[in-house]
Amino acid sequence: MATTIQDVATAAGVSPMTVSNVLNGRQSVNDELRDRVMEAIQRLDYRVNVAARNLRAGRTGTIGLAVPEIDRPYAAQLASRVVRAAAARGLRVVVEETGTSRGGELDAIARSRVRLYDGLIIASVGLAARDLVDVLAASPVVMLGERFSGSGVDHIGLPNHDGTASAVRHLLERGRTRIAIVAGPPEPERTTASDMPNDGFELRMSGYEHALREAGLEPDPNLVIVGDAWDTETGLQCALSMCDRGLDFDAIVAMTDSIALGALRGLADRGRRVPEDVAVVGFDDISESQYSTPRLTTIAPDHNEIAELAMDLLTQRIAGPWPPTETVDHTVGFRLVVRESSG
Amino acid sequence: MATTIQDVATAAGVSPMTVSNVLNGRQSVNDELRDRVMEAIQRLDYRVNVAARNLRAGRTGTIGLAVPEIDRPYAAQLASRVVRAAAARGLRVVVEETGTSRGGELDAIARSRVRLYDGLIIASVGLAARDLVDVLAASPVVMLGERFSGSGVDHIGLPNHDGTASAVRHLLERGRTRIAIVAGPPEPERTTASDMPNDGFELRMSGYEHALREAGLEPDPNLVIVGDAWDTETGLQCALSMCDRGLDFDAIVAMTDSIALGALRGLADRGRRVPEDVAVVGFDDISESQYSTPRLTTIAPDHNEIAELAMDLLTQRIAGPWPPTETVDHTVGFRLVVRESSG
DNA sequence: GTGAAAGCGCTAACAG
DNA sequence: CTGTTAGCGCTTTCAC
Repeated sequence: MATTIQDVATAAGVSPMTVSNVLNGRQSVNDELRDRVMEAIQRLDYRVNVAARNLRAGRTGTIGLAVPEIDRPYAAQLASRVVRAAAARGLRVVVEETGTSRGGELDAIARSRVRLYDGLIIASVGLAARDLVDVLAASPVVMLGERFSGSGVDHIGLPNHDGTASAVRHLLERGRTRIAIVAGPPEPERTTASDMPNDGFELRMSGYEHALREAGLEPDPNLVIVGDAWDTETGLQCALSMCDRGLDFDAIVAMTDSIALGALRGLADRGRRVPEDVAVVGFDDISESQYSTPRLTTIAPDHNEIAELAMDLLTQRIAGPWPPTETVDHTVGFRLVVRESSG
Repeated sequence: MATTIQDVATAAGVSPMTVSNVLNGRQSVNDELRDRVMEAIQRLDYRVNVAARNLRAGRTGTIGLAVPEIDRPYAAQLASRVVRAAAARGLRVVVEETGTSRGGELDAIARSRVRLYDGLIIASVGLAARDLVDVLAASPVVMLGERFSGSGVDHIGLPNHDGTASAVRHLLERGRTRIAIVAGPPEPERTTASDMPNDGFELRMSGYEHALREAGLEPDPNLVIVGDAWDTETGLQCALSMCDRGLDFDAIVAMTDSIALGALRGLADRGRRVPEDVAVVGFDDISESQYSTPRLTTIAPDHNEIAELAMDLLTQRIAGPWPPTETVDHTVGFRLVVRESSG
């Protein structure tokens, strides 16, 4: 059996309370007693039982991070930043994979409701409006992604519209006019009844169209390529198909860097030179984009801002009332990082 | 205040024990009572308090996974597999970043000792022999990586020696003779006093030398390039420096895919064609290697075997006595995946 | 400055 | 089949 605070107390000839006080440095304890306690702790190799402390405190010291798939570079790099931001606040992070499904996301929320986590950061792609009630009934939640912008829950968004618009303007400045956009599948269900775009897909698409029209160009539906996933393979397949169909294009805006990297590969397979024949711009600035051949021009959202703000918000919500009386809806900043792929 | 099992019991007019039995389906409960209990659970929106259950059970249902840096592709892909393997067994995974340091690894072990985790999977690069006592004093641990092969703790290793040897043989078959090897820094301290290589660096190096000698070639110290990290940037810098120094080489074996991808980038920067001028082989088969330009030939260890075996071992250790009476030391299999970078 | 009592929410063990 | 008792290990009262 593991040694308890009681064992230490007996060994040191004091009460459990005194040991507790020594451990937590709460009340000032007589020096001699403290020494006796410390000695006993050492000698018995005592370790606090965190489960018991948690039960008492009503908190777990753990937060959940729910991402679609942890092995995607974007998710992995987000997880890394969240783990660090949490560690800086004395919290641990359980990584949940939702498998890009509403069900997986609801499971994560359920685990949060079961007080497994003090709070949850969820990069949602599948939740719908009717799930909001579950979200708010759970322990504190901060939403990433775009589905819940302005829905009465704390939300940190990416510069979807402005980022893509910026990418398109950059390509137009470089003299490209036949600019295609490559994406994964749109999200299944709208979260609001309004006509305002409210997911990453639609927002990025609208930024693309906006920047074209602004330059006096009418978006060409043929230049909108929608694949069936959000991974590198999708980018590759889309690029191959664009070439093989004889589509006329001189630039690609990819909705994610992973798709862009696949597109680079596909273009190379078809002998198209980047950037001479086709310029390519991605979105995310995952670290791999610095090392591709050619190096990838991309929209770089402020990743640290995302992680830090999410953790700040979450710790605030954990400390305060839930549901919160007032929610935050913030869109992080971005930079256009010009590298080789756009000339 | 959240509703407790007691509240449910009162509402349903039964004892807490009956509620518990209903919840866990342990003992058969009278249908009518069960219905009343279920109804009360629904009505009060009752959720079990996992902290309390954990305290009672003496387990947390959570394991730790300690990796050097989660945002490296290799770690992210390992984490993904472990999270899935754990989920299949009803366990959650806390991801710990050790920051490639012995201190970070000891912290993870300390948290395991504090019963935060039922067990720990640790991809160690920094622990030394003197830390073994801490490892064994903690809750169940399975070690990945090479430092603790045959050290009285469960260990799953990569096919370091044979993998690299296989890479070299492949290059020799392709007619290459000036085969360089590019690596990050060796690990700081030996875990055993013996002369047997016992870390990834040394094992992969010995496989390289072995295959060369086997073919009647004497390893050339000039062809051993040791960078100062294990990331893509290192591979890039090493390749640049090899070219700039006028080193004579016609192939590179990189100790990891990340390094290989950086080397591809560096070679492109210096106008060396791959594979015509220089053939490149990596190690790990991270998914990015399928999409690089050129696509990367690599040694592909059986990643699923690693995750599944680690989880199997860990759950076994959690259920059984600790420290274990007999330990497992297993090296997973591998395949040579030939792609464009080696011709 | 220190200790005794009580209880966080749950469930094993036993009694009924 | 159901309820009572007791206690997991810790910490918040509130005496002393």
